[in-house]
Amino acid sequence: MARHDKSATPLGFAAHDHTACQSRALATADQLCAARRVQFTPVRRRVLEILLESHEALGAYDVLARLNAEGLGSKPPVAYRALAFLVDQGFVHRIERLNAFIACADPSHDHSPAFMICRACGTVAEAHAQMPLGDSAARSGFQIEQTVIEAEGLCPDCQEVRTP
Amino acid sequence: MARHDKSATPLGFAAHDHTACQSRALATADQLCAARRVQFTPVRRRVLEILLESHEALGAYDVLARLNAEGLGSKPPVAYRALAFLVDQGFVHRIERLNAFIACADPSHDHSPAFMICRACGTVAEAHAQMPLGDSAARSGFQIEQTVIEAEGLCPDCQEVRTP
DNA sequence: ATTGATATGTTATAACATAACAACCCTATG
DNA sequence: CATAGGGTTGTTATGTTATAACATATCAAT
Repeated sequence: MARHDKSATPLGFAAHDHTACQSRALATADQLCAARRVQFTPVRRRVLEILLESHEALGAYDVLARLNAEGLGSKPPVAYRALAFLVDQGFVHRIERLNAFIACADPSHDHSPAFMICRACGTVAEAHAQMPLGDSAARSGFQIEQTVIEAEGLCPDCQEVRTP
Repeated sequence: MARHDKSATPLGFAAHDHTACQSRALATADQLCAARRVQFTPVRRRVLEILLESHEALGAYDVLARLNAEGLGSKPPVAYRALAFLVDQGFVHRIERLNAFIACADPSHDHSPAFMICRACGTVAEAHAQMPLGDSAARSGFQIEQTVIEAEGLCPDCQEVRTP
């Protein structure tokens, strides 16, 4: 459980208006759910809000603990189902490396995301990446459906401190 | 010293002399362990042999079951420690997407691997990839230490089965 | 023979994830 | 109205992946 309320948390590792960042994402989710005729229920909305609080990835059980504290559900399937819905709708991404979830930086476009994960502070920034395996895939005839791209390292802030 | 008789097709999706593939990998591991003065113990060697049997990724508990059947250890830490050693030495890669492990296609060079995972047959091919986040990282000042690149899709063989 | 380094064995538990079924809440239609 | 069906949530139980912590073994060097 990570209580983190700092606005120094960057989007692309840059300071930004996080409140705007949150409300924009929520509004987009509202619109998209309406357009797609899927239900943006209280549990689902709350899970997205929780993930939007910071740019760190949260584990399903972290999310569940928050839901539980608010009386919205206490058993793993509740959290996993909401997360699965949000991932399906493209509002949340799963970070394989961390077995954790993070709110999408831009749910309005369908995209194949890439991430930079700071191993010191846990911040995860979403980025755009080239298809790194296009060549190999083309040569071998492999048909790519989805590519996980997750870089791990140190964000600008954390490089300043010595971290062995 | 590059004894690469490599076709354009990544190992794993192409027919090849797998016996040679295995013994080459084992011989390389032997040499590197000797050179590095680390112990290539029976458990470690056997785990590598097990992973070398196919180009599919095995979970730690799959490996453990094999070890157990051969009287080489029955508790999770035995498998996880051997796997950690092999990963450290670069003889084995972890596939994050699958929470599983696969023998390295070419342990003789230090490399940052990328993978193509067939969702139908489970074959995993190792490939070379460009640094897909170099631009984003440079712009944001993120210092990349390691990048996970894992494409999922259909290998050439498994595409043929589809008849729509 | 003792020490120290390295590896393995074992217990216990943490952390992540899902199958299966019951209950609830709409709303569309008879 | 009622009631049937779809979608969502609640709950139980369990499956899967991973590690902390401590005990034992092995062996080389003092």
